[in-house]
Amino acid sequence: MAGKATSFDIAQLAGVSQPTVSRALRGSSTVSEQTRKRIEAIAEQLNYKVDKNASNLRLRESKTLALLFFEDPTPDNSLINPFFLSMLGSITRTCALRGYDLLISFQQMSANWHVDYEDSRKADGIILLGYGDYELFQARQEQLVQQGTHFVRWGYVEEGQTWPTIGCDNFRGGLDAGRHLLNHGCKKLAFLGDANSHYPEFQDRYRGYAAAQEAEGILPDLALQMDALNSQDAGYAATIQLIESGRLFDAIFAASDTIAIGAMQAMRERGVDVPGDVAIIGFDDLPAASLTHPPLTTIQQDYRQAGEVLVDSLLKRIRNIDTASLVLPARLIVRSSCGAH
Amino acid sequence: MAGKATSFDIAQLAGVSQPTVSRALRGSSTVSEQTRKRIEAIAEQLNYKVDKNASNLRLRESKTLALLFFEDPTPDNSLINPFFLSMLGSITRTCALRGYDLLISFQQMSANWHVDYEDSRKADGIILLGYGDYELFQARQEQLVQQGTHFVRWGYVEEGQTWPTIGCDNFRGGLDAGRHLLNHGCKKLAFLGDANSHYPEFQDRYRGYAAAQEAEGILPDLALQMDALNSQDAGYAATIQLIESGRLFDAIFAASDTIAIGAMQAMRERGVDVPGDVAIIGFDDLPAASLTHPPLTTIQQDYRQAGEVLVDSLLKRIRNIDTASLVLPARLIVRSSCGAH
DNA sequence: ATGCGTTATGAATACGTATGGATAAGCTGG
DNA sequence: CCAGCTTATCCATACGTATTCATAACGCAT
Repeated sequence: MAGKATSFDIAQLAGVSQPTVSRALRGSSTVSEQTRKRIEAIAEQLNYKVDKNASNLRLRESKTLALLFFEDPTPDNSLINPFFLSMLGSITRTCALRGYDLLISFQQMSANWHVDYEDSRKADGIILLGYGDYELFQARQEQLVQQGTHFVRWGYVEEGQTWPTIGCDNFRGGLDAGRHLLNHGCKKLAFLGDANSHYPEFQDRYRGYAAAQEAEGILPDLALQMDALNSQDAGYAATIQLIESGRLFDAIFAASDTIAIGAMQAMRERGVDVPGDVAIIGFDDLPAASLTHPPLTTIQQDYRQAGEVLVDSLLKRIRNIDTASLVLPARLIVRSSCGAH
Repeated sequence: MAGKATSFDIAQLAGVSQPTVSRALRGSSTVSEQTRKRIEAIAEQLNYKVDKNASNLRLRESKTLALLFFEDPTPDNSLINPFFLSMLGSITRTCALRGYDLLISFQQMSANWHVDYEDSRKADGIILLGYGDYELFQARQEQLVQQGTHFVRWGYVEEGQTWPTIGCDNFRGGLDAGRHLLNHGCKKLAFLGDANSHYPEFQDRYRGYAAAQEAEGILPDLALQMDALNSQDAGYAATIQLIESGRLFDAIFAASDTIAIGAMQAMRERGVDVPGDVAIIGFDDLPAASLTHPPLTTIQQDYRQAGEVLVDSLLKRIRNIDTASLVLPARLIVRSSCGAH
């Protein structure tokens, strides 16, 4: 046999027509049990697999989802945000369970943004996963909405958004982190992470952190808020700067575990004891969080559930069932970097 | 316009036939410059994208590669081996550079193994990434070879393999680890990780470790070789067992960083000082390796290069250029868990 | 004017599957 | 013995693109 077997080959061998083969293999009830068995046996024997291209062309769906990572360009292009990487496992798994394949692509935000997957019918819908230039991003999302593209995004949930987003309760997470530190006797809290618009998630975490202090009648010290992008290096640099500013502080709330890890590194180098001198809490609960020394107390985002919800929400939209944006709970995981036990 | 624009829609608007549109957009030189410009403008305006299903069907290629992770089932299904996860970034990036999409799938070895991607023409070739039941796996690979499927695997490279594999120099890595420990005065080396057939990579690492000792006239102590699957828990359990055996040892070579991390945890709990009492070296250089306390000395596998080589090797095979299996170098990364500095 | 080469385009068709609408075969009851 | 119904199958066609082959238009040399 030259090349792969087609439904015609099977039809010929089974002494039926091609449509009958198609119907038999798709489980149509109009094919007799006997014929079906015969066809299935031959298909098995020839190692026949339905040609997805032909099938998708005819059915006008691909049973495939596209996952788009995007981030600001980093010096090391092959690095993907570890939190998203953790989510990947749960997304692929959910896709598999739902009978969908997953196409993945890692785009730099600044590059030409090809969200061609659905337009070219390679995918039925798109999952967007990323931090980055919010302005540019927002514009692009509006365009997707207007084109009627099926997509769902992980990220910042905002009133009045016209696109569906799944995110975690960043405000609440920040609030819990702040409260926990205050409850353990910390007085001067610092915050590491952009509180400006670059990452709206970080903003919300900051607001929660500020609210916790205000509830205790403390005015958050603006000089103790240091900008840091989401990287270890940025966390390190911000902490060095904070220490060198001479400003006193006895606790840090880092907007992400990655930042927290950089901060701990800086403090170790400068002889600042954690949690003795300074308590620290991160955000995300990366796999790495339990490995730091001391193990990092953090706010957990449930990536397991997040992946499931993202996929299921997208599938609903593909079936034109409207789904609302959703905020998932964040959970405080107490380890020892905060001084509690 | 109902639905997406097709090449016919464009043809009509441009006053030409559909084939001309196809030719123009694919850059055929037989279309006049003027006509091409007109067609391109209209395509742009209608946000036209070539239907990949139709195009692939016609061209009989998908410009897509499939990445298959497989592992023995774990309690936590959503966890993917961190080393492979690191490689993912480099694979996606290389795919993008080469103009290919990437389809990923996470399969449990024990489940029915659907390597349907190429058979169903969803992908032009397959990258296999995984540890696991070697016997079952080998059988399956033979089948792939016989079917003429284009694939390449990351893993254990062996004489006489009929399939192409890219792997790292596990023996040499083990040798370097062993030597390094001996050079720093360690006398009684222990090995954590299956030395039997479950992971042939681990076997090779063990052989290197043994060879380093034999070169110094030391006979490796079999009682200091503890089986451990590739997980933190297994590393922890093996180390506890090793300590409780009462056998003396002053160094550990762990077959993977994951195992090493578990081992360090066990030693911390049992009051064994690292590297004071026991030096330890891991394998892989996971991102987590630099975060442990003390930072883990390890043998680095260059996942960056690995991803590139995997993709390029597969692309060659797709073009029917025969490529040999390849062994990439492993590199010792000295941190402080081994007692050096 | 005829023939020829060049250039730009169109007509026809194939890729492999899935489905609506015939159609043939088999059965039932009057 | 035939209308009427069910059951199993087939014919024709559509999905959207890419390519082979044919052809029309044009210039140019004979």
